[in-house]
Amino acid sequence: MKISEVSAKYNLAPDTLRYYENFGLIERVNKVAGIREYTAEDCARIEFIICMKHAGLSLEDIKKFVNLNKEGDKTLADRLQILENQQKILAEEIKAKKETLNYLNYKINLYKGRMEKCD
Amino acid sequence: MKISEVSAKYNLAPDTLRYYENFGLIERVNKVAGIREYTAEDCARIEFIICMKHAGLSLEDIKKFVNLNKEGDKTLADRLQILENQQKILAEEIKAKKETLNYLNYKINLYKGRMEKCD
DNA sequence: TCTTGACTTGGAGTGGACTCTATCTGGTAT
DNA sequence: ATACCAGATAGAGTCCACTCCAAGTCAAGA
Repeated sequence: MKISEVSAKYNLAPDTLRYYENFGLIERVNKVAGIREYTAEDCARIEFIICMKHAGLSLEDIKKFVNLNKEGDKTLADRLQILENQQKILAEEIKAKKETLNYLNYKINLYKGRMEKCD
Repeated sequence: MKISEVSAKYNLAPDTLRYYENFGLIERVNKVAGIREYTAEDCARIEFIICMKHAGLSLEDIKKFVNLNKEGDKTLADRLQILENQQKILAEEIKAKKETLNYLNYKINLYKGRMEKCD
């Protein structure tokens, strides 16, 4: 598959695909006459990256994850650690946002009260 | 109060306080011999900014809010609009993060399953 | 033959909210 | 007198994840 096809398939800009490759998330893609030719394996890797992004990991963390993956089952614990760390971060973010939302609701009610008085 | 005192009181770097002033969130702070002297009113404004930041508003939106505030009660509806807009954004963010967390939990369970097999 | 269009590269630009740097000034302590 | 510190300024740098740009290559179609 050419970059434009992969781009369309996964809804990632060609620039983004090249960026991921440069960044080290994907192995160097094989080139035919200077043009990238994505294999099924390359696509699988891209799907994996999308999964991890979906889980909220930074590209840096995904890179770590990918490198650990290469080393096989003996790194399972390390990978689990990354995921659990992300789990903690997400849970905290949700908590903070909920508190903020409560605060905002409170403010909005105050405003609504004031507006009724002005009507 | 001098900038270092305000900085300590609100846990905002002096640079950040000057930045807010330049950005237009705070009125120009009065200077004595070239040095900022924060009044109680200035502090109240800073507290207000912290509140709004806590509510998740961007500095740009806080600036709008502050400017509307100056115009008095006739802008209540506009201010309410900003808050309700932010309420919507936050609610969506929480929803998205919850979905991500569910997905992550699922992944983590898969990993735990695999690790048991390897033990 | 010439144009078009997809692809290549390295490097620069984006946005939001700071944070840091270099250079300067003015007051206090030794 | 001198050193030091807190403060001032304008402007540059940081982070992340792209996104855009200029300049070049190459194959296919009119």
